[in-house]
Amino acid sequence: MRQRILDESARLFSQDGIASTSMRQIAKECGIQAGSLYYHFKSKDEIIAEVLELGISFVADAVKAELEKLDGSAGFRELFHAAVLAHLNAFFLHRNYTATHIREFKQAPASTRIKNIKTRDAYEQLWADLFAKGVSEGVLATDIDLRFARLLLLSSMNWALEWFKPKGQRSFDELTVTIVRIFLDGCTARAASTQEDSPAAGSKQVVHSN
Amino acid sequence: MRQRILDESARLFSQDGIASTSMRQIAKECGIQAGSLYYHFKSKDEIIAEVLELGISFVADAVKAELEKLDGSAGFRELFHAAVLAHLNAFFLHRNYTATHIREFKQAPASTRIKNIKTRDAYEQLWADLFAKGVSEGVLATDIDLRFARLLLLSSMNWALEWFKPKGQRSFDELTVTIVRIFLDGCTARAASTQEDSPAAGSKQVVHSN
DNA sequence: CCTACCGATCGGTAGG
DNA sequence: CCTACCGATCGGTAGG
Repeated sequence: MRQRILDESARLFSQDGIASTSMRQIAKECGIQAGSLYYHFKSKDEIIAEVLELGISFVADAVKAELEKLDGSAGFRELFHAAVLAHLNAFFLHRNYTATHIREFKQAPASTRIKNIKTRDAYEQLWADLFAKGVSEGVLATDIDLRFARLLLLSSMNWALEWFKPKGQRSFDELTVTIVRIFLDGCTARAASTQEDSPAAGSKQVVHSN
Repeated sequence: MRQRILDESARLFSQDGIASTSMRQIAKECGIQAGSLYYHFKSKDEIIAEVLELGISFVADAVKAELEKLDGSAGFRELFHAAVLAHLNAFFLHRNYTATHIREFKQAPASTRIKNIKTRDAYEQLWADLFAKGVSEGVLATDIDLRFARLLLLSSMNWALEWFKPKGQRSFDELTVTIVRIFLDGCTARAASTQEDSPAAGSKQVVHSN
């Protein structure tokens, strides 16, 4: 029942917002009485805190696992592609949790945010490390503010939940290809482009700009 | 007083969320009694609707005016740079309104959203037209899903309010240069790059990838 | 623009 | 996990 409460809460939070979701609504969706929620959780804030934490850790864990699976042999482009795909997949798989985290974090009670900050920072650091690898491999430009670049990338991936309607695994691959292409190579047309919309792994993508 | 009510509402909405902001808080910030708000507005929803509408129209009007000022002589790169800068400037100048629009739109009462949709669609169309111009000039690639590209660009600009701390006009110019650079040319290092972090106009930026 | 008030709903608790 | 309830606060209104 505890898991059920979290799932229904995440769904309602992402749909109506934390403040507009009452304990009575959560209870109703779970098929129990409002007072019974306090047998499983001390307070509404405790539910909020747990949903927020899962919203970031689902994604962070998935991306971390994917990178560790590839590390060693893989180059920056392959790792980058895999990280974007893993982020988007986990993001939409646990949509109710991640949407709550993205939309409601700033307005959540301060006490519930504290527990999240460590997880958030660690996840940002994972991307910072990846970008650093891109620089040391000579793939990423050094005359760009890579902190800006990192935040712009994460912003655009996270905000995708407002407009992206996934239709099967293929659509994730396509979105990933587009994001990787734009972020690394830009939208500008090139003479004699040999760009290919290749499969998920994407690591064989032709680098046509140097 | 009407304007004052809107300003304080936008500030509280963007800070705490619409649902967590009570009419009594708004009244207190305006230095009047709660009941007096209903002399100026029929309901809370009417305040919400007006704040949301201003949140999008401030930006749309600014970008539209900037493009019309330049149109005729200007090429795509110059227009694109000017549009991004105008968007960011207006976005942060009216931060309380735009942040409310971005963060709260989906959770606002359905009746308050209807009035916004036309303004939103028109603004999206403005960018779609600009991108079409980029294609017809041969600047933008045709093998990228430009709808994705457009939404990713707007996502990353809008989400900048979560992390970008403007420090004077110069910081807007820098962010604009970074966004334009990444979006058009990507983050990849190029052999013999001659990239310049040039001033606001930016239209003389060297295209070094073809 | 204020005073005084309405019914509804909120998060949470005692006792079982 | 339920019943019955608490004080606080909500959006909104009547009458001035």
